[in-house]
Amino acid sequence: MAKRKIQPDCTAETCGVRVIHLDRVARAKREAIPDKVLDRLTLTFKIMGDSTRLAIILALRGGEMCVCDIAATIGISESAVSHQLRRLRELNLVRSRRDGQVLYYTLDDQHVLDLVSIGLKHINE
Amino acid sequence: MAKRKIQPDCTAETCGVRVIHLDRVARAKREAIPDKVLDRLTLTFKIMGDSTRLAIILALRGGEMCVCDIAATIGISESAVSHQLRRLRELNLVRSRRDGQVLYYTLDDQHVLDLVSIGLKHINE
DNA sequence: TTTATATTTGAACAGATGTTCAGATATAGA
DNA sequence: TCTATATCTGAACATCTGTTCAAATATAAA
Repeated sequence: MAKRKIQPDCTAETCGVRVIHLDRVARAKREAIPDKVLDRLTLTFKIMGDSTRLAIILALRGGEMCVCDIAATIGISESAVSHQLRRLRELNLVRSRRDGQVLYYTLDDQHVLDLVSIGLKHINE
Repeated sequence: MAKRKIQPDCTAETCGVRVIHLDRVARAKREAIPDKVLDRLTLTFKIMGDSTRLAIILALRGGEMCVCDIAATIGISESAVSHQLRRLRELNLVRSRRDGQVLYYTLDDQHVLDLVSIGLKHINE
């Protein structure tokens, strides 16, 4: 992440970058979002952009499930599920609650469902 | 993609998969989306989950731009932009129109903007 | 305390991914 | 046709990523 190398004092005028529409470039730069926000947004989509993690998210649409249930549902090891759940948790895509030895995972908020349903709409065109 | 190895005739009953809530697993499997759809949805998020490509998408929020403008805006080579634009095009996230030698790229539809804005809402919590 | 269950963790390996570089197209104009 | 511009493409390389496996926690029950 934060891969792009931006040289703040290197504008189209000062160094040899080719530009056709200076105005559009200037506006796009002006309207750009902070790097930290871009990184976080990138990470959110990246974490959703893996078939195992997305399958976990989809499985949780119907309500909370424990690790071994999720593993059985999507057909991978519990260890692999646990590893991916951690990443989903880090991005606030899921959250967990403990009941005895069992940890129940749920989608963290409505936005996660929204992202999925808009994504589904987009590919149905 | 399509990484998960599913054995259709291997249910919790027939092979030794540990399951705590059989009913939840059964329901999740019943409500699962087709593999092809999951793969496409995964790919859509994966393509958006890269800082260069997401920066391109964000730059195009203000309207169409040509390759060199995009390159100048986000500060990477035109070749790299071109490579990433192709992937964005393959997923129908952007589309292009030619005017002479110049190719203008735009966001393909409203869903792309929606995904971005919901993603931004999600991280602002 | 000992045993069993549910989940997590770290290391390691194979496979995937983005950028760079050089060269190839495609269009416009002379 | 020849030259210039704008963009694309393929190969190569270094980096990143997900799974597996073995071992470590955490909780409950005996």
